[in-house]
Amino acid sequence: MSQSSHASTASTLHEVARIAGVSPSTVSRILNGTARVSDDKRKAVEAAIANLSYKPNLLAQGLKKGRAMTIGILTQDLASPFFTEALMGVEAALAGSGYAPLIVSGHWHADEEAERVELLMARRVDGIVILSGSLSDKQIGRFAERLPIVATGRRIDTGQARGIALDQLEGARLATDYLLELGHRQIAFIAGLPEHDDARARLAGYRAALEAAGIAFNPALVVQGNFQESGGLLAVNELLETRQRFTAIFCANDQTAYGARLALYRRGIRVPDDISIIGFDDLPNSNYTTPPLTTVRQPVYEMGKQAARTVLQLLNGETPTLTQLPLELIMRESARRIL
Amino acid sequence: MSQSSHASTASTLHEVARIAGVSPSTVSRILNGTARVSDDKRKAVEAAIANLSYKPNLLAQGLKKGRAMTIGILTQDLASPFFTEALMGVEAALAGSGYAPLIVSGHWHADEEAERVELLMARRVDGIVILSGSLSDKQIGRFAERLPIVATGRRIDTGQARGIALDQLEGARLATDYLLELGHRQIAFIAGLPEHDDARARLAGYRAALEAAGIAFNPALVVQGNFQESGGLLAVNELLETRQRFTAIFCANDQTAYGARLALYRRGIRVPDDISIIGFDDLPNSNYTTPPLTTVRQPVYEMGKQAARTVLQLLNGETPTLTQLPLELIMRESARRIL
DNA sequence: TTGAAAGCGGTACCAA
DNA sequence: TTGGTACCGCTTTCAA
Repeated sequence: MSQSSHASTASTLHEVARIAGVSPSTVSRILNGTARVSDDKRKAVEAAIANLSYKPNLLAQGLKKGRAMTIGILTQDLASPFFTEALMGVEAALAGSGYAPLIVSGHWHADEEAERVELLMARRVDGIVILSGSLSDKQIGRFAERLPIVATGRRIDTGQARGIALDQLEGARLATDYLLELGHRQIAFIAGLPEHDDARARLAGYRAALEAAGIAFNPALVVQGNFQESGGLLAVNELLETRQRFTAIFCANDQTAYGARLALYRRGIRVPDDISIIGFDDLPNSNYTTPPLTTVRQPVYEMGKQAARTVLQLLNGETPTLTQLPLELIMRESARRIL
Repeated sequence: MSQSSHASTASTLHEVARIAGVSPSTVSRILNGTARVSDDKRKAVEAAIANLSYKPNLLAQGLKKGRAMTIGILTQDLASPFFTEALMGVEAALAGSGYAPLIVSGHWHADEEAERVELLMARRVDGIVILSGSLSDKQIGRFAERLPIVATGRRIDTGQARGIALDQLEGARLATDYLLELGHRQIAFIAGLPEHDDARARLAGYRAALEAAGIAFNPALVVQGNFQESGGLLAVNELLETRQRFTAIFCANDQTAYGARLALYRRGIRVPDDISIIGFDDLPNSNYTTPPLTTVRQPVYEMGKQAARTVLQLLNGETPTLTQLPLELIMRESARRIL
């Protein structure tokens, strides 16, 4: 018995060649359809391939061709449904392209993100999709000197770098306008993390809508959240303690809304009868909260898909066709007309 | 101007050697700490590395060493919080090990799963973690002839294959016993997909607990779900239409429970005042449903972590230390004592 | 149509 | 301590 059990080593193109009685080049030609090969040799090679159940070593192929057939994906948090949905879009766009996604997470930390991108480049990915994060446009630009990069949540369009940004401000305006339309005048806002571009844009949208409606912005009505359920919960408690009057809450994202909703439930405050809630994102779960959450849908899946497709286009030397993806108000049951 | 903008090609170890005025081998030694190198040469090399911002080509390294430093992960559905949590565990276990995860999805389709595993092997991953799925133990065994594989949701322990199974039946018993303890006697069950081992085990646990309590199993009280919210919603409607009496619903998983909860909400049936609900999984969201969901916690994160750790151990020739992970009842607010 | 051989970017053995 | 060199598995000229 051997000292340790080792994996049976995979067969190589050379073995196939040897068994089929041809040269490696011939096998390669057959595999890639690079040139005409006589029928009998082809048969022999195919037989050898089948019986060794030979599979080309993609590593070797990648090394030789200088293309690893891999797209690096930098995400922030695997657990977040937001990123997950984007990932699904990426997966869909890559399906059948021959490219496989290599997913790494940066955990919202610029240093870690940069490190992860370096890792992706060390693995010689052919292109990179960056899903949000804290990297500066400058850093992305530098990375993009080496390979095509598409980043979401930014507006860049230099060399091999492209950005796909959704109009966050407009989305927040949509939500606020809707509440206004329902007759709400005192609308609280639970903000996202201020170091976050999107969070600031949403706050700005909220303010813009208020202003357009001629309603004075009341700073006491906006309280800090963290884009998580916990933040929403705490924020509502805080809001309630200040004894500010309000009839609706606009949450910077759906997760925040879930937390807010629970805080209200705990105090026996009914949604939407006593207070309306509106979210932002339209996570899959928002269909199944009680009540189902009225929210602003971000086309995250489509965004992921477009990002990946764009990287592929850049890789093929095509001119990418970026179309602006619209946000959309999803009216469900957590917001209602004020009486 | 050139015809198309190309990525600046990355620097190689040879260039570093040339610039530093040493041989490639010396550079390699310094990089890997394989042997002592004189201080001045080291300085020169380090300078060259810094100024070229040289990063080793992991593809080439992998090819040469026969180890790609990659662990393949076969998941089923990126969108499912269940798999996502397992993935987080895997990510945690791999962090700092030098191995990167290569994630592919099989979408619950045996053929696609097999194909994905082939892809992973073609990319010469060093080991594979299979998160549930429809592959047969036999197929996994065959794959495991080539490399170490750890699969969740199965009991296997042959050669380089290991299984990590959670005791689903016991978990279901926990849930049912708890409901019984609260005084419930008519307990409905919304089942998962019958082709799913876990689903069958949970049903069995429900029946076993009933039987142990001397309560006759009532087939009219178990209705088919699909492990999704939609199934839970439909199932409750169905249940209600049959006019069977029941005071509690045990859902085969949390997602089912979310759907069930919404169906109840729609009919104005209160949870837990009128009907108790208990789930299975303890997804992150279950903390924030209204009311927060009483459920059975599956240590999915730990499972993913253990799976990845085990692959690493197998890879290092160590003897893996598999410990049985316990399921646990999480009492929150969706189930209460019957009056 | 086919094979020989160089080379992708590293590693590691051997000799100096 | 250092350099030369064969080789990992595959692709791609170049000649035959």
